[in-house]
Amino acid sequence: MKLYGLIDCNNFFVSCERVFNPMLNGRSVVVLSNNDGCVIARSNEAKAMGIPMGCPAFQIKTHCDPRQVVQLSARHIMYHDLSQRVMSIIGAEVENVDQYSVDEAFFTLPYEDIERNHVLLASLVAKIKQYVGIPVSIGFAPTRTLAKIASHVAKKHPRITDGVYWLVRPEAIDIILQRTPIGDVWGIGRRLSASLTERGINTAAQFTQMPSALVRRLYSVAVERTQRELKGEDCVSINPVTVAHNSIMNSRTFAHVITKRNEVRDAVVVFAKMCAKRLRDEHVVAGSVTVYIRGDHHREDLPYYANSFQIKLPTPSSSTMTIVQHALQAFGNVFREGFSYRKAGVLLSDITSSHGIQLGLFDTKDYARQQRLMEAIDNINGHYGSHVVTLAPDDSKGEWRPEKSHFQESSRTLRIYTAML
DNA sequence: TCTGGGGTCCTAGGACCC
DNA sequence: TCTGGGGTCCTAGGACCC
Repeated sequence: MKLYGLIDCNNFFVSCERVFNPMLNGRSVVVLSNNDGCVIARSNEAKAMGIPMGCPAFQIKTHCDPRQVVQLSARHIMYHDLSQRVMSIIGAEVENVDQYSVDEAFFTLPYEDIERNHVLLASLVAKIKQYVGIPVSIGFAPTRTLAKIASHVAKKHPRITDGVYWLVRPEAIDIILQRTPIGDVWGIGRRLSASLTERGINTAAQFTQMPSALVRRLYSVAVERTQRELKGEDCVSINPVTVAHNSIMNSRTFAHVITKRNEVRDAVVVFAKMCAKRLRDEHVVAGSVTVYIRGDHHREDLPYYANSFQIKLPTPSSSTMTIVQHALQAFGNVFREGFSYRKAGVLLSDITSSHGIQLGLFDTKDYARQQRLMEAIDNINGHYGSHVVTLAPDDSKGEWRPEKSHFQESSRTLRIYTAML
């Protein structure tokens, strides 16, 4: 029988912070999103205090005494780096590793024998803890959806399981599915969970009893696949991050609402430039550029407006000039004077490999010139820092720039540390 | 006062074709 | 007056994930 494993880093962003600051061990710690807006990672202590995932930072005080909680601004570059170290250790030990997110990867099990797999994976958990300092949980089962559930069990009972739990025997699967709330199943989100609960389906086990034709008619083929996976049929595939993206996006919520056209436009230019750089880094080109802007839907005192506009490029491109030029054109189509804006973004889609692009009849010369220019700029910036040569305005002090006050050197965090000592 | 960012997949419906 | 059926492609929007 083919078996899938899922490895999941525990409380990943918090664990990363603890690698560099052991004083955080044992403390209630949360990591905050951009603008210090909401909670995107919690230590076990923070979970125990009742702080929910996605909790807006200013509401932490409604769940507990905020002075007991260390709040940190996210440092995604550092998390990405630790993620790569974890993944490289996994890659050396098991096969067919598909990284699913920054802190998760699926893989296939090397042995027929379940005990042998268990021993291997328990040593993998210990090795990652020793070499990188990140605690992980691993589940394995005949399908990815069941492996996810198994990893939750491992995470919940680290002492009993050594961080590894397997769901292979039908009796064990039955028991665990009876104890798994329907909303904890991978692929069943808030909406579906509410709808199923209304029908009296509260657990994963009850969900597997529903007629599959009904599941398909009420919901979709995707939900029916989830049901089949719970019954042990391997049918969900994933798009590992190692294969090319279908889209590349860059967007930010602004620190506060902005009304000036130029300020919103400058943000769009910066997003477009970052997107174009990623295209070149990944050796792909985009076929269309979408720009979207929107107001602040929490502000009832302001008229709300949101819109997006997509432009197809005459020839797929990764040139900063081309991407920015079309992003500005799209921006001109969505921006309306007299509204306040809180977020903007640039989305590149129709992504294809940059080899063998179908050029338009008159594009060839221009395209080759732009290609050489972009290579030169990327090389210079690669050597001397990313902002030595830039195209188009690069207002690094823009009004829209996110605020991050919970960096470790910030006064507020220092106060928290002082309180800890 | 203060609510993230970056993705994927699926479906419904319209345009268009023969 | 009478006005099919089946197929493809595209897009917008909604659901999900971490």
